[in-house]
Amino acid sequence: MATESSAPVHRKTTLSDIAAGCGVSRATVSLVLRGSPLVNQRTRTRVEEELRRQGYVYNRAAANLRRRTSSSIALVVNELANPFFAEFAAGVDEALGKAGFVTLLGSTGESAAREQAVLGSLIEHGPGGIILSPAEGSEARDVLAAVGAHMPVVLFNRELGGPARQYAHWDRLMLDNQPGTRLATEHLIARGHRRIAFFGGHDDASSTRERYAGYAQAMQAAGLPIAPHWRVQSTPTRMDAARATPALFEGDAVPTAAVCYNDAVALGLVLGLHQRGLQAGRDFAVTGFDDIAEAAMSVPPLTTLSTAPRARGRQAAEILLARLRDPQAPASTVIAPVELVVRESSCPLS
Amino acid sequence: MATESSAPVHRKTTLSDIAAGCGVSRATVSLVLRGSPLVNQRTRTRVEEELRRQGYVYNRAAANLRRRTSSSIALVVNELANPFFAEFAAGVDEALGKAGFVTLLGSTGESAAREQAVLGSLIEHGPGGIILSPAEGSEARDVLAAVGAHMPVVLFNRELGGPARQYAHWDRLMLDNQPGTRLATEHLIARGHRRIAFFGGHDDASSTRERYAGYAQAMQAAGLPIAPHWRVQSTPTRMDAARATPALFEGDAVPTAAVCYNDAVALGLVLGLHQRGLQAGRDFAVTGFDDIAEAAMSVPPLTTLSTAPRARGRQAAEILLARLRDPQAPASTVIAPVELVVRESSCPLS
DNA sequence: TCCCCGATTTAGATCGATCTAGTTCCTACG
DNA sequence: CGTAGGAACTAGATCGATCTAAATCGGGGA
Repeated sequence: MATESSAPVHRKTTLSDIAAGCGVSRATVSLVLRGSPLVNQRTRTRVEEELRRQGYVYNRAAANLRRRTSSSIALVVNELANPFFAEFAAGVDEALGKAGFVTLLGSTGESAAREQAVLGSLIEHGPGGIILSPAEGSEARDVLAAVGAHMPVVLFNRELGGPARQYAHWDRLMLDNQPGTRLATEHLIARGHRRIAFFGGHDDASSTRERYAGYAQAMQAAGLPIAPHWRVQSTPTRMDAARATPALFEGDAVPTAAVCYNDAVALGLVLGLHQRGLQAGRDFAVTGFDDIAEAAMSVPPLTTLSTAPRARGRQAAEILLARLRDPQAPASTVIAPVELVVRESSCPLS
Repeated sequence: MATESSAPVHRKTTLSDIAAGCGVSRATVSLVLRGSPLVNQRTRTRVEEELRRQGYVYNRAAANLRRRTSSSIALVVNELANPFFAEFAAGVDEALGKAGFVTLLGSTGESAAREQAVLGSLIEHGPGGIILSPAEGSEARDVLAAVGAHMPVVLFNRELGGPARQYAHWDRLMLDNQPGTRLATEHLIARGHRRIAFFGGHDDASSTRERYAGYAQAMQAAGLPIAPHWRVQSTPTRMDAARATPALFEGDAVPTAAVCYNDAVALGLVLGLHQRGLQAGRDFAVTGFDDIAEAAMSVPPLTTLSTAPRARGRQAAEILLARLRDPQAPASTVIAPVELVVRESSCPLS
């Protein structure tokens, strides 16, 4: 509620100061500020000079209050330290800034509870809309309760838990997960691999389930069986993926390749393999998902599915801006295509 | 000025709605919201029920207007896609969120002109203060003009151009640059290297000059000469560093090791070496600066100077919050220590 | 009975902008 | 000369909260 702290603000010059300073009314100054054609050219220049002289700074909050509008958008991501989300955020901020909006940042750390708290706090600042990449296990009902039924929302990357119709009016920007991993799996099969694992991520996120489905589909289409221990789960971070690597080698049918949940996981696997004396791209084939900047630069360069996270960020912002322009438009679902980028990590079976 | 776009906001329930809904005055509801001890327990519970019933959302902007306070802080970084800044931003947001502030994001892309525009736009949203990591070539005079003399500012990572006394009242959080690279250089010397380069960064950033100075100091102390072509400049990104790598090998006294401006540059150098058939950590020693998450995970793991960017973010936020609590306190300069983390990339001279 | 007191509650002004509904001042025209 | 019409400007209400100053109420003491 109203219990949070806040900072005192130095007395700033206001519309009234300007008005008094050059002998016109507040209303006139306001018209000048907004470039209205109703003011006389001579008055306009007089006011503009005074604005400069007094170093006037527009108070957007006051204007928004009166106009019942907002000039900010809340961006809630799982973890800014993940390059995929960092690039996404950079794209969002770029597009929003261009449109005159400012980005309110929030970060959930993949916790649904923190997501609730963060949403609650951001909402009080009155954003015009929200771009949300849901935390694992985030429920539609809770998010809906936190943001209200009328807040424009763009869901990115994942669906929420719970009945879909509750939030069917929200726009969504999803990645082409299933066809993506299918493509990657087919690529590995074409390179001669038969025992292929699916590595990383947790099955309670919709994106993980979809990516697994694409993998399973390709395996089935090729008539290849999937051994149970070829599905290794992990938190989608490099660290945890490196830690989980040994699980791949515990059964007898040892895989020769792995389709990974994302690039962070793939890079962790590269490291985990290295620790076992295996070199990714020579002894073991690896594919990722996202094509973060690092993927092209790592050793070996990573075969992955390009999602162009920065472009996705811009796109999410555009979708939200379009929604603000036309609140009545039917909800859109955009599925961003992904593209297989073949680099050295997906070596042929030797 | 007032020319930017904005979004319509759905009619929300206000203090007055609550007051009308349970037969008390607006003032009483306001007191309840802020947990004042002045209201009777029975009225309090009645009001709280009504708040819940109507799904009331506190309008912080309106409160801030009346109270002349702010509950947001602007964070302006060079490039969110750089993991160093992404982690820094995550730390800032974490600490600010804990204190009940929200983060307004801005990104300059290392351009002083964009920095001006971004600051201008953020300022209009009335942040209580600014955390600024200046773009290369950013001038004190311009920043001062954009944010005004009374805005609390924390400078991070770099100094501004122009006379220091103009902005002597701002707090600063700097890294211990010179001792850091000195340490790294001494480490390489101890491992037997004599021909050591300083790689990456542009000399017009204060942080670059300081890091170079630390390197030069260590070289001189060891009685080692520095060949001119051992100083290779580049944009502090991986891509550009990889591109600049060949310049190291153009003279006759080819270096056997390099102290890099930061981790991004170091990882770029690792890649550049790889493209020449050289393996960092075996054929050529490399050190970085920052210790981004990737440094421990790369191949080879990177010897670097740990700056704990996330902790630095939290710290920058704390410094700003302290300033807001006591605007009269003398300006502080905090120099965060850095620590040499030895990993495999800084191999002994073979 | 009257006044004072503490505990509660509230009317109305206020923050800095915008918006509505005018007003003022010209010039032109019947 | 009266007035219609347009250009330029403005008084005052308003957005949703907070704050000040004062009102209300019930009980206790003189």
